[in-house]
Amino acid sequence: MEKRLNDFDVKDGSPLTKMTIKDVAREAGVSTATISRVLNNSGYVSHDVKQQVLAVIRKFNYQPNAIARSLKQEKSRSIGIVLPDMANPYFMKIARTIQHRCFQEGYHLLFIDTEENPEKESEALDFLTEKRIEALILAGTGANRDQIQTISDSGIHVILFDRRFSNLKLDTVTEDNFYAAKSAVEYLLEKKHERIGIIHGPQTISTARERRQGALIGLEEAGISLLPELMIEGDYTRESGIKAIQHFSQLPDRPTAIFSSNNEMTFGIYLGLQELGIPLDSVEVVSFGDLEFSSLFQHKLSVIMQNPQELGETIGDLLIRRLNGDDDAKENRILMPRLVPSR
Amino acid sequence: MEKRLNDFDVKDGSPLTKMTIKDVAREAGVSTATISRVLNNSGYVSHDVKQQVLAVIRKFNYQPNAIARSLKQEKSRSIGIVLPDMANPYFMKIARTIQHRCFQEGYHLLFIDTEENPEKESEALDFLTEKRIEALILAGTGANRDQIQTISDSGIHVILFDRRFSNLKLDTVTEDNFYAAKSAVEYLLEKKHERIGIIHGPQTISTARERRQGALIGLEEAGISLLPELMIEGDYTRESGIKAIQHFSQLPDRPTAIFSSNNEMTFGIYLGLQELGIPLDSVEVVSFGDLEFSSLFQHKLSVIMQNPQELGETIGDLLIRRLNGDDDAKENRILMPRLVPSR
DNA sequence: TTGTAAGCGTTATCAT
DNA sequence: ATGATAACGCTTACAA
Repeated sequence: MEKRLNDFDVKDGSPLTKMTIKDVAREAGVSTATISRVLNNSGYVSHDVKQQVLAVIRKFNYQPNAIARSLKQEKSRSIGIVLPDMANPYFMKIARTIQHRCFQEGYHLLFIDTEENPEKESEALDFLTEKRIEALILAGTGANRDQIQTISDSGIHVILFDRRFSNLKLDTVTEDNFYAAKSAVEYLLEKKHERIGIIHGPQTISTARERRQGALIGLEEAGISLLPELMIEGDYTRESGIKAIQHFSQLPDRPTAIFSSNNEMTFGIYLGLQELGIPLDSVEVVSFGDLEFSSLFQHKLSVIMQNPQELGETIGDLLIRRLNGDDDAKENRILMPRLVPSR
Repeated sequence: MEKRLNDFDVKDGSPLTKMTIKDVAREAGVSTATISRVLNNSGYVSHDVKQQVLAVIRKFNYQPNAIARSLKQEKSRSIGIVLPDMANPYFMKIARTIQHRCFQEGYHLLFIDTEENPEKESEALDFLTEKRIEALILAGTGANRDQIQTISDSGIHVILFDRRFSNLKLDTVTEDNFYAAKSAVEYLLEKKHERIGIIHGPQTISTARERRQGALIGLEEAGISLLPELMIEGDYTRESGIKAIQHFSQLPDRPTAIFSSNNEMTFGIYLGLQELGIPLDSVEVVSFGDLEFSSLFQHKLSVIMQNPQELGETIGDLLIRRLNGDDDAKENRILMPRLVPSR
């Protein structure tokens, strides 16, 4: 069972077989401890020996095995990030910013896309804890509350973003959905709209609840009583925006303005109008979320611009602080989106 | 140095301290080997013992340490995916599909966003090989050719997607950029355009080269000689689309149609037109890439629809085959995008 | 059917 | 300043 340790393709420094620290030690004529010291710049090692070791490392293109390192140090240097849609630019702009920060700091991200599916989310969380992630960044489906709290209790840093749980003592970074939605409705009221349609999202998701609530309070404070037929629940998808428009268009008295709880549904609104042959600017829309194309529109579309970049930076900062041992009370950062009126 | 092994918070099955297989073994009154057998459904283990072990596992909420497992089995079960922009829906639609497939098969993805930066890409590759990824999925910057070949030679499965290297014996999954670009130009010629502007991308990137070449050959075969002032090199960003329009608009004889090599630049085209107060439909455009909003346009915008979903599935299939030991010749899959004419 | 123990590639403690 | 060696938490011959 003698393993041949000397089995490397030496020419031009590219091993076809993975080398270990033992091999490097033997080649350099020193012990593995010394190699480790050189690798980690730790402890004492004489200049000459260090150069010699570095030469061997370069010659054989040796790369330390991060898995072994993780096991020994009991640090995976990996972060789990779980979100509902990996193709959604809003989430991915956030994720991108976090990824850059993590990479700088020597961490890597394990991504999981739950597709808003709670069971998949639960599986994902198990999967990630087995990988011994050091932190979890989560935009959740709204389910798996206990599982998430347990993860936090077990010492893994948890940061909820975009969506949160009420009464859970966890770090959260979100946007002020309630206030932004309320302002949006007030904006429409200022423009003298009286029949305002509301398309809100799935009430399992905190953002959808908060936005709905904000819109309702906005109306209420203006003394306007909400007509049930003007409020419709979608599921944050394009299709549900189309359906909402089909519904509104059949009303004897159509809304002159619409508040939409997210960008996908707003896209659906316009697709629906187009399908029905209704002019796109026959209704004034205020929508949550960045619609990239909105700047090209002539339509009366106002947008509640969220700020994924800032969200990402805030999460990144908090994350790194937590990983570096900051053990202060859980934080609750709430960023303020801004309304960009139609032109 | 006696380590206390029995230090778990037993109530309601949520340990605050990570349990190891040894602890489970002790609790269940069996050896670690037996636990391992239960965990992996391998070897023999009697029904009763198995139930007993499973009970302990559930009771303490034991989760095996995937890192230790990886080290022992010399299998990381991780896949590196490196791409130029994590917020680009085209790439992320591909990535999402791959992620789903990998998760099903028990692999996880390590994402790195290079921002088209070759040095960052190179660092990323080192980082990932230290993590002992079993495969690398790469949409490259065009640089680091040797490093990538070395990775492949070292036994890590490499799949290039979207962008490729000529003369490198690696699996690739791409789209037929040349042919699609050629067809696009032919489409414009059929519509009797004679002055066709071309905005192409950075020639370090294979897709940009192929698209440029396709467009040129399209013109050439129609006997049209290209005017230098009608061809401009962008860098695949929105800004470079704006610049291109500024350039074209200053020409005494403006192009009546434009071929654009990617969607971001096309977005820039429209932003540029808008800035200059030129009607958006004063020029006919054919663009590579999915512009989500294009269906809402009245403008004469035709789109070469790429198929990220199919790309993702193709990559996923190939990946899993490779991971399962398929060692056949490297493959070169080329998918065909389709032209969706303006309405 | 079960247990013992070596070993995966590191790091870190303790000698020297 | 350097080396031996015992872990880290698992899997897997091999023994029993």
